[in-house]
This record gives sequence, C-alpha cells and structure tokens, in this order.
Amino acid sequence: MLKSHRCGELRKEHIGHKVVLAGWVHRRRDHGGMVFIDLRDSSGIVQVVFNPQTLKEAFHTASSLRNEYVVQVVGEVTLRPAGTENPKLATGEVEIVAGEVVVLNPSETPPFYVNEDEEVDESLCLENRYLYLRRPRVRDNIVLRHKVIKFIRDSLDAKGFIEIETPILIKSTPEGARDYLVPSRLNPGKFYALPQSPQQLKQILMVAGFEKYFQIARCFRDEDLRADRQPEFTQLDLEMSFVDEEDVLQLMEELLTSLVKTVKPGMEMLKPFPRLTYMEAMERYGTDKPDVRFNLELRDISDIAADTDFDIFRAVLNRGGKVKGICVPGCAHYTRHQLDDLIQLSKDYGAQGLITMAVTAESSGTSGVKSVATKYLTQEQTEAVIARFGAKSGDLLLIIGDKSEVVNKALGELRCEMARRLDLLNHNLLAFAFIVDFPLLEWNEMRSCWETMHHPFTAPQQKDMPLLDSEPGKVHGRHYDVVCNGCELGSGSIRVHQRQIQEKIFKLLGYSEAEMQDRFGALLRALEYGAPPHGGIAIGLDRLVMLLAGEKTIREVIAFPKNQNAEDLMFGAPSEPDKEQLDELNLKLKGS
RNA sequence: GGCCCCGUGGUGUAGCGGUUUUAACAUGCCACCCUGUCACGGUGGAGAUCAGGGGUUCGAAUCCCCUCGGGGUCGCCA
Repeated sequence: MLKSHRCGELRKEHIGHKVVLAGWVHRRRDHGGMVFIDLRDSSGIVQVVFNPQTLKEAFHTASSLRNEYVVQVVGEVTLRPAGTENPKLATGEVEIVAGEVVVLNPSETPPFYVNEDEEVDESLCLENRYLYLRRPRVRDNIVLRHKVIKFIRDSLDAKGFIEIETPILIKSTPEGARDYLVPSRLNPGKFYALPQSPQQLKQILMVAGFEKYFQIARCFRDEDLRADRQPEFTQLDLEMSFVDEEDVLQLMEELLTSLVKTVKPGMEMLKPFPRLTYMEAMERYGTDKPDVRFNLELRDISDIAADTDFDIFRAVLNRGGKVKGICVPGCAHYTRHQLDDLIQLSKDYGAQGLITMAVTAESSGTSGVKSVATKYLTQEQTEAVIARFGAKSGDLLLIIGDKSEVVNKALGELRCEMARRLDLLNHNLLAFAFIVDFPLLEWNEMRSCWETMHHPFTAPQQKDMPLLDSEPGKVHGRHYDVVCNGCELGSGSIRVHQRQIQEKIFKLLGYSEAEMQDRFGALLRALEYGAPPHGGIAIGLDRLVMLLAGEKTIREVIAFPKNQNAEDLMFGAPSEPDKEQLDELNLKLKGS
C-alpha cells in the first residue's frame, strides 16, 4: 500500500503516529511562509501542514501543488494548536505535519469545481463523470447505494432468501415497454431482448422450488427518460412461494423500516405504513402514488354542484364527470396574476379550467367568498361547499369539473404544487405507503380492448373470480404498490399459478392461441408441473436510494447514468458499428 | 411527437434596446506578496466572436423567427 492510514479516519488517538497518506489535493491555502493542504481520499479530508522550517524541499513541492494533484505525504499526526481546531471537519482536531511529499500524478485544472457542490451544466458532469463522482456529496450517494444493497442482501439472506442471477439475453415479448434488442451472430436474422424485468424467470424459479428468491437485477426499457427513469435501472426483485399479500407486505415493511433505521437513522417514517385502496388513493389524492406527507386532500362536491345553476359543472356531471377540489390554507389573498398562474397550471395538467374561491369570511355564505362562481350558487350551496372542505377564512378553494381522470390528474398535481409553494413537505420524512385493491384490467378506449393494469401474471382476487367472464372491469387484482413521498417505489402481486386461469386472462387480453404459445409458452408449460402459489415484488433501487439521499433525480445516485437522449456522454454510446460488425451480424442499416 | 424552462470568459451568475457595456460580479487560472489558515487574505494579469443562423432597428447579449444543445413534463413506461 502507498498509504498507512485513510485521511478521513485520523483522530486524536493517532497523535504521535507517523503516517503515510495518499490522495487528492482538495484545496491549497498558501500563506507564503506556510502551506496548508486539504488532502482528500475516499474516506474524507485531513489538513496537512507544510512548514519551511521543518523541511525546505517538501515546502517547495507543496507550493507547486494544485487542485486534484495526486500526492503521497509522509508526516506525523499532531494535535492542532489551541484555537485552530476546525469543528466542521471530522478530522478537525488533528493535522498532519508533513515531512515529505511526492507528486504521484499532477492534474489538469478541472472543468468544474470538485471541492464545491455548485450546480454545473449536466452534460459537463456526465462527460467528466470521474470528476463529478469525486464530489463528496456524489461519492456519499454511491456509498449509500452500496450500504443499501449490502443491507438488503444481508437481511434477505438472514431470512432464507437465495440470490439467483437470471440471464440478460432473453426472449423478446413485445408487451409493455419497448425492448432493447441484441442481434444474434450465430442465428442470423434473430434477436435477443434485454430483460425489462426478470418477471417470468423468477416465477419459473418458484416452479423450480427455490421458494425464496431475490436479485439485485438490472432491467432495461427503451422508453423516454425522466428524472426518475433511466433506460437501464436496478430493481430489488424478489419472489416467494406459499405466501399471500400479507406476507409480502409485512416483509417489505420490515425490510424498508430496518433499512432506513440502519442507513438513515435520522429519518422518520409513518408507522405502520398507511394502506390505501386504489379507489381511496384516487379519490383523496387524485393519483395512485400519493404523497401522504401532507393533507390538502381532494373533496368531491359533485352532489352540491349538481343542484347549482352553474352550467359548466352540470354539463360535466351529465356526461358522467366529477366536480372536485382542494382547500389551500391561507391563500385567499392570491392576486389575479397568481390565480391565473394556477389556472394555467391546471390547463397544463389537462383540465379545461379551474374555478377559484377565496374564502374571506367562512360563515357569511356567498358574501364571504370571492369567486366567479358565486352568482351561480345559493347561500346554502356556498355554505355546503365551505363545510365540505372545512374551509376557514383566508383559505383558497381550487375546484375542477371534468372527466374523473382529468379532475384527479389536475387536482393531484395542483395539490403537490401547492404543497411545494406552501413548504408543507417534510424532507426528513419518508412516507412509505401501500396501495392495494387495484382493478385487474382497464378498458383501452383507443384500441377497444382490455389491458392489464400492471402485468398479465397478477392473480385476480378470489371473490371477484365469478366476474371475470361477466364484468372483467370490476375484477380486482391481488396487486400492491409501495409508494413513498409521491414516488412509485415498487409494485408486486400474488401471481397466477394455474395454467387455465393464466390462459383465461391472456384470452381476455385478446391473445390468440398462437401468440400465447409464442410469447408465454414456457411459463404456461411450467405452470402445469406443480407450480406453487407464489407472489413477490420489485422495488426500484435507484428511486429508493434517491429518496434516502434526498436527491431530485436518480442520475445523482447512479455512477454512470445516461442523459435525456439515452446517451453516455463520457464514452459516446451509442455509436455507429463497424461495417465488419454489421456483416458478421448479417445486418444492413436502412438507407445504406 | 406536443408543451414549458434554460444557453453570456474554465465554472456559476448579473445585465434584458443606447447611458456607468470598452459586457459586470464571484470563483477558478497565471504572477507576485503574506508563518495558523480551513470557501485564508492582498495586489496585478490573462481569459467571452453573449450557442449558431436569419430578421426588426439608426443601434441587439437584450425584441422576433428558425436551427442546435441541455433539462423538466405530457404521451409512453405490460
């Protein structure tokens, strides 16, 4: 080793030790007669002092050091002189009096700061990822990610789970997301797909009798990117035999709770994790991934609106729509300009418009409310609306009437936006919650066919089995989601383990016998050979670490992420293949 | 594909029709000074065809249009 100790670990008890350190020059403070170097390695930072009286040569070298130079320092750990301790540094009670310093490698001036966490154009960070990763915050994120994975492995191992790798080159089943395809050289004209998730493989592992499987699995989806979506991402994928919903949810609650307590002991959670049905979540929060850290819940006022003279709302209700709203505390003073801004926001989220009602005196009926709607409302109706929201003087009601989906979507977004503006978000709280009782299927208007809400392997709830033939839309699936702070963290289900039921669902989805065989033949066959009842879940690991780290994008917790165009800016991937490569693969590019 | 936001020395910002723009500030860089700093300090210096192109105007970093690049989001993500 070129070093005897790690910079960040030196403490008072090391005083008097002769140490050899190696790392990067984090910062240099040159006082002419004395030079201080903050030396950084993967463990942290320690101050090194160069005094010309102790060693001329080392002092001279120290003066020539620049940021990010890689150096080796031989010196002695000493107590800092009284009054010069630095409480901001973990090593701030001590310092290294250097005797010798060697430049192991100089460095160009970095294109952006490593020693400051200033926001920089992201392309630059991605092109120079090795420099960005040197930033202590980003390094800590990557270390946190390691701790999360390690904790998961250890605790699942302790519970009897087996980690099994599944293949990356698999068969394409063109459902759901687009597949990444990989051409096969040995089978000209044929392609593998990269897994969108190991779903079918892990179910087959249950048929194989492993009973408790997990994997830290890389998954690939060729879809547009987002702050929380990368084309390749990591899932904690797990599956268990002989379980029901309660077993999986209990396991997840235990795992997530103990994980947070271990890696982020300062963070709070809601215990036990709240459970909401899909219906409740949509009604109260307008989304199936609610942020339950704050209230501002949606209230339905369709019944009141139906009796008013307000034509817009009556028309909406006649078409089967809804009138709902939220009550934003203390915003009755909003100016015309601010209200227009909210109306624009609701339009951006798909609503036709937004009715605002500023409550100025909650018990004075129409005269205590400022709104374009008051002329259509009677005294009693106004009071009923105010009562429905529990609104107080000074509150602002935001009301939307439209198709149910549009109302929920727009109000759900407005709810979150207002929470941000009113600073209602507790950033120290991880509000995990379970969403249950999802519909198994939803009707696709465009293609007029049934589609699965999640995936076709979810088992229908037993009580709804009779409805599968008559009213498929009313069947609930044995599906559950884990959400946290408005982010979909993971989803899972108890699976179908009987071939005839699985076939029935495929048929409902409009598959022909041949398509079924081609895409799911292996799984269907496996189900015939003593497939145990089983179920599991997959948790987005990048998103989990993002939430734990308090980051806004998963790119901050992935060592080498891609940009919005799915490009790797450091290596320049994707790139054009050589002609020889194409020839070997029996491929010809369109237009060449 | 739609919508929104952004693009000014290496980095981050200000400037948003002319005046104090000969483009400012901070930091970084270079040189010199400085023996207890820790975002050290001081003095001086180099460094920008204001993303690119077109237009409006007597005059454009500033207004308009197009293109390019980046981000957010909708669609999409079984």
